[in-house]
Amino acid sequence: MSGKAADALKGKVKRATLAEVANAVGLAKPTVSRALNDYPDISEETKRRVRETAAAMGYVASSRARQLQKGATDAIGLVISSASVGLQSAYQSEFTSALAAALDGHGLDLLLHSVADPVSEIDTYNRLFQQGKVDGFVLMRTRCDDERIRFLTERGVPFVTQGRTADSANHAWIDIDSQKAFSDAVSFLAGKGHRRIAYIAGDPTIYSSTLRDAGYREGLERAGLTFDPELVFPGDFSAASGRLGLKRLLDSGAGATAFLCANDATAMGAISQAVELGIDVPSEISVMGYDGVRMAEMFSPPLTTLSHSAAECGERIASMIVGLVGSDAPTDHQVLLPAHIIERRSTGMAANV
Amino acid sequence: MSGKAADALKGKVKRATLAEVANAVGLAKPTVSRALNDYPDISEETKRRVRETAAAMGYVASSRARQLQKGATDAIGLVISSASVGLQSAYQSEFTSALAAALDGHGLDLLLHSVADPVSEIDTYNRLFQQGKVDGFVLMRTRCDDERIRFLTERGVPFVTQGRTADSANHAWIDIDSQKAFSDAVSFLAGKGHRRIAYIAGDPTIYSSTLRDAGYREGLERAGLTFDPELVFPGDFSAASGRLGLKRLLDSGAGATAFLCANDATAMGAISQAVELGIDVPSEISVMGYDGVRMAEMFSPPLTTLSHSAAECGERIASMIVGLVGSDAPTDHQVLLPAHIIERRSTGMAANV
DNA sequence: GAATCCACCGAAATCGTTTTCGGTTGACTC
DNA sequence: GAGTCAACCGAAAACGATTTCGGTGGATTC
Repeated sequence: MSGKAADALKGKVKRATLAEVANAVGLAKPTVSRALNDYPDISEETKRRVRETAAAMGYVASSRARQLQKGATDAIGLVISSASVGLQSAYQSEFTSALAAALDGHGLDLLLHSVADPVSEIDTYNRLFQQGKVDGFVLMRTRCDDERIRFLTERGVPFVTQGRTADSANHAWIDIDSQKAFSDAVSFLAGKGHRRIAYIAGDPTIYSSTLRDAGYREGLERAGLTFDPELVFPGDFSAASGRLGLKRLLDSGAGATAFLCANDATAMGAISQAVELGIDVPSEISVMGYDGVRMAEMFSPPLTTLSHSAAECGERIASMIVGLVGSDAPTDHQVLLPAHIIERRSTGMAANV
Repeated sequence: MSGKAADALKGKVKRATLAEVANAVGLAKPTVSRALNDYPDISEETKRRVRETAAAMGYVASSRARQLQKGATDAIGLVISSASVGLQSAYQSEFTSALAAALDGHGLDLLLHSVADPVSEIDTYNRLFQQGKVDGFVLMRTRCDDERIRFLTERGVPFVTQGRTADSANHAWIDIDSQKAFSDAVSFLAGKGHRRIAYIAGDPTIYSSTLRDAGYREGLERAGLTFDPELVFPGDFSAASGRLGLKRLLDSGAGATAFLCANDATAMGAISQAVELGIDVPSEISVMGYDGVRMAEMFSPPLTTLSHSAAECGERIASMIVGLVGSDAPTDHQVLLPAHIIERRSTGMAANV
C-alpha cells in the first residue's frame, strides 16, 4: 500500500463543538446545552431551533468533556485474566455478551480489560477506577479468598459479583443457586437408578465450587446414598479435567455409573473420553453438566445439563450496578437465580438396574 | 439488606487531584504534571519529590481530563450484535479475549458494545466515535456488502477489519488465508481417498464465506474432482446448520464420504448429527472443521480442523489499530495469516477405497 | 561588569461540557 | 405606575489535566 493510501486510512475528523453550535444558532453555550438536555427553563421554540441546527451540524456532545464535568464515566469495567479461562469459557462469554447488551440498555459502556499476570490484577482494578475510566466493576469467577473484593470494598468502589463469596453478606452479588442445582442433579440421577454417582468437581479456589460440592453431598443424602471420596475427582472446570477425571474414576474401580460434572465443559470432556474408551453414553454411563451453554445442545450425545440464563443474569447484574453507581433507590443487592434440569441424551437409566 | 448497609455499598471515593498534589509538594500544577510525565526540563530532584508525594497521596491522573486536553481517548470500540452469533461463537470470543490482551499491551482499552437490532448498528458506530469514546474500531465478521465500512471510510474513522471485504484494497485488515486453507483441506481429504467431498458452507452474507467457497472449488480442481452442486449445503456457521446439512446431504444420496465444514461449530453439529444417525466418524464418514477452537480438541471424536491463532490475530490487529490512530510510522495495513491442518480423529480414509 | 544562556519553574490559556448564579424582558398585580 | 413574578437566557466558574509562553536565578562568556 502506498504512503498516500496509508494516509487516507487515518483521516482526521473534525467534530462540531458546543460553542460552534451556539454560535451558529445565535445563542450562548449554556442555553444550547440546556436546550439539548431538555431543561424546562428553555422555551420549546428555542429547543426546536437548537435541536435542528445541532442535528444539521452533526453535533454530538463529547462524552469526555461531559464526564469531566459531571464526574461520572458511564462505563463499567470487566477484567478477565488471560491466564485463566476467562472468555474462553463458553458460559463466561455468553454472560459477557449478555452483560454488554444489558448495560447498553442502561446507557453504560463495558470496558473489557485483560490482565496477563495475576499479580497485576488488583493494580488494574485500582488504575481503572482511579483514572476515572469506569464507575464500577463486575467481577466474574469470584474466589473463596478474593483479594479483589477486599480491595474494592475497602475503597468503596461499587461492584457486583457474579457468584457469591465467603463474605457475600457485605456486597452486591447475583448467583445461581448451584447448591440446589447440584442437589437436584443427584436426585435426578438417583431417580434413574444410579447408586454410584461420581462427581468431577470444579476449581476449588472458586467459591462456587464449594457450593456445588455441598449440593452434591446434599443430594446424596437426600437420595439416601452415602458420600464416598473415591467417587469424586478434583477438576478445574476445564474439558481436560473432565477427560482425566472420567478416566481416573473408571480406572479406580469405584463402580460409578453416573458422572456429575462441575460444568458443561468438564462434562463434554468426560464424554469425549468415554467415547474414546469405547464406553457408550448413556447406555453404559450417564454424564451430566451444568450451565446450559449452547454448545451442549449440539454435543454428541446432546448433554443433559442444569441450565440457567446468561441473559437474565446479565440483565439483573446490569440493573444492580446501575443502582449502585447511580443514586437510584436501592434495588435488590443480592439475587439468587434458579437452574433447571434440561434432560437430553447424555443421561439414562443405570445399566445394572 | 438494610438501607444503611445498602448505603455502605455505594461509598463515595475522593480521588486526589493534580492541584492537591501540587499544593502538598509546594509546586505549581504544570510543574507537577511535567515531573510526573518525565519532561526533561524538570530537575531529577524535583521529579523524585513529586513522584514520592504523588505516590503517597495515591494520586492517579484522571484520564477524562487528560483525554479532553490531549484529544485522544486511548480506547478502541468493538461492537457485537446480540442477534447474530457475536461472542457466542467460540472463535469470536477467543479472538476478543486475545484482542483485549493485545490492546492492553499497547495501553489501549477495549470498549465492548452490543447492539440489539441491526438498524441501529451504524448509529452506534457513529455515536461512539462522535462522543469521543473511542479512537477507532475493530470490525468482526465483515460482510460482502458492508455498510459499516463505507460509513467509517467516508468519515475517516480509523478501523481495522478482521476479515477482508469486497473493498479490501482500501482499508486496513487482517485475515486468514481461508481460500488456501479450504483448498488444502480438500487436498487433504482427497489424499485420504475421498472422491465425494461435501461442503457445508457458511453464512453467504459474510465475505469470508465466498473465500472459503472459492477455496473448496479450487481444492476440488487441484485434486482433479469435479464440482457438484449436489454436494454443497448452504449453512450459516451455526452448529444447527451443520446438523441439518449433514442430514440433507446424506438423504440426498449424493454419496458424500467427507464433509468439509465452514467452521468448527458447523463441524461439531454435523458430527453430533452423524452420531445420532448411528453413523460412525471417522470410519464411515469424515468431518473437518475450520478455526481450531479449543473445544474442537475435546469433542468426540476430536475434530480435525484448520487452525489459526486467535492470539496472533489479536496481536497483529492491535498493532495495526495503534498505528492507525497514532502517528507512528505506517505499519503493514493488510496481513494474511495462514491456517494449518490439525489432524485429529474426525477424519480418516474413505470407506470404499 | 554587562551580556548571554541555560536550567528550572509558574501564570494563564486550553480542551468541551455543565452548573451556578444572576440578569433581562414582559405580563400581571394592587 | 411602581412592584412582583415568571419565563428565558447569558457570563463566568468549574471539572482536572496539559501546553504555551514566559520569567526567574545563577553560571558562563567576552
